[in-house]
Amino acid sequence: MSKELAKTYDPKGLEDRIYQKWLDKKYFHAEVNPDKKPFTIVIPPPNVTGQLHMGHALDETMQDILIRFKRMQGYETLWQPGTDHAAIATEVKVTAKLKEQGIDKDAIGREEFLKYAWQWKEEYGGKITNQLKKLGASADWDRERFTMDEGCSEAVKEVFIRLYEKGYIYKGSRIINWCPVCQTSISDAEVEHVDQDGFFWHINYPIVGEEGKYVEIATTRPETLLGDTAVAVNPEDERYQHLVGKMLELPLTGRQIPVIADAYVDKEFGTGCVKITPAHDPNDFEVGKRHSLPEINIMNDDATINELGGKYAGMERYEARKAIVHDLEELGLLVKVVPHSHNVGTHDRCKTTVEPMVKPQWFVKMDEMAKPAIEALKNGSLQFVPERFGKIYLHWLENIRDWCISRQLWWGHRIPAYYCDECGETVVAREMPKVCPKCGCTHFTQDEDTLDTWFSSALWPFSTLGWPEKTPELEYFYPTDVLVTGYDIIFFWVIRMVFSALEQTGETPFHHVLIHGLVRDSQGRKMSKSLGNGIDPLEIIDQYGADALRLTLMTGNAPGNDMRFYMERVEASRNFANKVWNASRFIMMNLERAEVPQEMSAEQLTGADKWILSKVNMLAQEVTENLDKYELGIAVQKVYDFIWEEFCDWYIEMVKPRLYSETDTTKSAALWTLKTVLTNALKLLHPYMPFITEEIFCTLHPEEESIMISAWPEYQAAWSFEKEEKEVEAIKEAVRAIRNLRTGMNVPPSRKAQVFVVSENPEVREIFESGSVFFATLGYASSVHVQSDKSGIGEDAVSAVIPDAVLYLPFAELVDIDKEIERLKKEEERLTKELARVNGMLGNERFISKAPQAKIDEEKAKLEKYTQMMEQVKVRLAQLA
RNA sequence: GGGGUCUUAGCUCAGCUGGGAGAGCAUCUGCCUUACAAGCAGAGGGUCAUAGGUUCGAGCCCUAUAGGCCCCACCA
Repeated sequence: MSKELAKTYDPKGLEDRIYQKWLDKKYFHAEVNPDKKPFTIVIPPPNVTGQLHMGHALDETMQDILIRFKRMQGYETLWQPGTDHAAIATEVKVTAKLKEQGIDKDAIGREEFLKYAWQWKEEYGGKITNQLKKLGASADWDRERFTMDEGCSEAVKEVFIRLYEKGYIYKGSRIINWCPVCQTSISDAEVEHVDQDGFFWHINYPIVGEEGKYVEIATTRPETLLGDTAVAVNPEDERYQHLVGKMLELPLTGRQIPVIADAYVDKEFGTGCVKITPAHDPNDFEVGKRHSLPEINIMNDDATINELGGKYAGMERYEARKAIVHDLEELGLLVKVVPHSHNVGTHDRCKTTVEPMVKPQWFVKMDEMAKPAIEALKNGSLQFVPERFGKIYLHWLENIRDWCISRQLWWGHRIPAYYCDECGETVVAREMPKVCPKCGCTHFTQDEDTLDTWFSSALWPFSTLGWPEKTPELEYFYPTDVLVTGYDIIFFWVIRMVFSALEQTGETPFHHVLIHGLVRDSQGRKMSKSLGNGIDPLEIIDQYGADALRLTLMTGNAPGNDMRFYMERVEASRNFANKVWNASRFIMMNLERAEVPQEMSAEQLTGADKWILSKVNMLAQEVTENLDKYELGIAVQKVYDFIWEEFCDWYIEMVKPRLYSETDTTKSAALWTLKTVLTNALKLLHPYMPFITEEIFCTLHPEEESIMISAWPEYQAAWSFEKEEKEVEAIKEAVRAIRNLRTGMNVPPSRKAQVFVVSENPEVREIFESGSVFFATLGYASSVHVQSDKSGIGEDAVSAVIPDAVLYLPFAELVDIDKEIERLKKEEERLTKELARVNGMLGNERFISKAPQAKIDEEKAKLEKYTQMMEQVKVRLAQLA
């Protein structure tokens, strides 16, 4: 042993030192290696200037676990890291920062602004990756990418041009979601619908030429009246047939608008007459197109009324609403106001109510590209874990609308479209064209807009590997294996990656999508800046260590479900780390005092040794299976239980007498088993708790370089010992019975007692004889007597019936016969119930004929066991009566 | 309006292909037993939301109901 472990587990200092070692040794680095199978995960790129939050911590921990598991299994594992430029988020931040310095974004202009933005990125860009390192992330930092680096930008241009040439990208003047605060268009996915209490304003529109006659419309947005270009009724609506084709006087504007018939109108809803504002409502826009109505945009980009709004020009939209309602009332045209709750579209980032507007924007045509993405899920080349998220994916794709990709922002990939200064011809190209193909002019202006952030992150799985070049990396690592992300960005990102990859590479970008939920606070609320209820993962790491944080995030929650985070759970994780630490310390202390052979044959091992080997062997098999199925929580729970209960509470305690003995010939077998089982358990735990396992492993095995490149434990037939397993379980049961008897009588551990084991079965006696040593330490026995009858046991002994045997503990002055009888009666009652259940099953001929044979045999064995125990209980009761 | 999901011990949640209800925390009782009091040994605590159904057998599958949460959706 090279060095001793500290007395208490202290993650501080240890974790940074170990991480640095891993970096120095380049364990995270992946290379194209034809001798190995690749395993690839791309990180969901966090905002380059962002801060690590609990959601990241969960997401990255899951990825790191899978990567470490596969790396130990011998795969060439690439965890591709990188960051996203986060267009709006960063632009907003930089703008705010400039404002603090008294600098106005629009005054300094695009070029200057971008200089500041890049400066900001350089300043804060490394922060989040350093935070990921604190977590223990084994990502290949040599390959770190950024969505706006040269390669990713090339990929963006390439895809834009390809899609444009194919007709899948087009520019058009259509109704889009406009954020008046961010001053940019946003996609449908970025609109969040929130329920709001509002009103239905019923307004009379006078019919032209029919004095005193009106059409009553109902609207939730009276201010858009200024942009009305028609009123629509349902063509089937008999009430209004006579109105169709007539003209109405649009109040407050002096304009006249027609009454039209369109099936979009619901006869049952409102008054059955709908004002049509094509420039400010998506539905009205469609109606307007069908009826060739004019589109009157009445708003400026900041949602104030523009010059087309007459006297309302300059008013903010809600101010205008008030004024208009007031004026209508004055005119006697306001019929009534009815409270009405409705869904209002808001910008998910800034919560501003979105203003639908008609503007020239760039769109991705979705209908054709959605098809292969739908097919990929249906044919199984893409699978969600848990499966249910596949339905959400499908539903979105089946109802997808064209994707508005242009943003009126500066921070991002500028759209590679150029307009001829002379004739206005559009040229989409990698660089500014020299000559206009139409008019021969040589002056062009590039489109001012940038692309939606998600346009570039949609290419992430292949752009990071060098696409469109046919790089060896792309060839080898792509498609990736699994994508790990939260359900909240399936629409934004996962779907767009899938159709982009299918279109550009012909393959799904990953085979599995592992979905997790949100990390909430202890009261179940979303962690948010505004609530101030966020828990900083770095503070947790600082206080409890990254291993404890990782374990906390991985336990007690099911895939796809939200989880609550609270400190008691972190403490429990830390306690487990401490447990592992101390058990290891104990083992190493003992290893130091003796020689441990490299190899150990089965003949040299005791039953207990074989039992724990068998257990750890099964554990390796199960954990591997669970991990293969992405059941990360189940897997770690098993490792936790094994280490704490089976290994620490039972095996280590069982083995102590052998370790403390100077003469025991099986001592080295015990040491070998301790070392072997600990090593395997550490390996199984390593993906979850990389630091502590590395520290212990390297101390335990000075000859080894690192646990993270050691071989994953696989199931081996040589470590399967069924007979010994059963024997040790019998001994455990006896020990538990002894402890129960003692506790029931309030006997302190300091007071030892004789233990008698009575069984008529010689084989059973042999088991307990060989296990009698355990009764001394685990059952506080002063001496153990295994015999075939009750000779030598007085009537002043308490007893417990276990399968195939009866235990007696003589406690002369303590024994209370009534209590003893009570205990036995309770046991009799329990056994009666069990027997009734078993007999019920076995007596049911349909059970016998339909249940699997193994199940039947199992129940038969139980019947035998309980019958036997029942007999003993009755005998004992008879003795006492 | 459509879809999803949850309802299991006082609290927070597991429960992997249906085969005797689990964990952590909390509570109670003993223990400073030389790896660990961040610990050890024990105990109490659940008609698995309700009602039906399928099955030899249901916490798990199906249907309905109630309540909670979430997502999607152009009823102005």
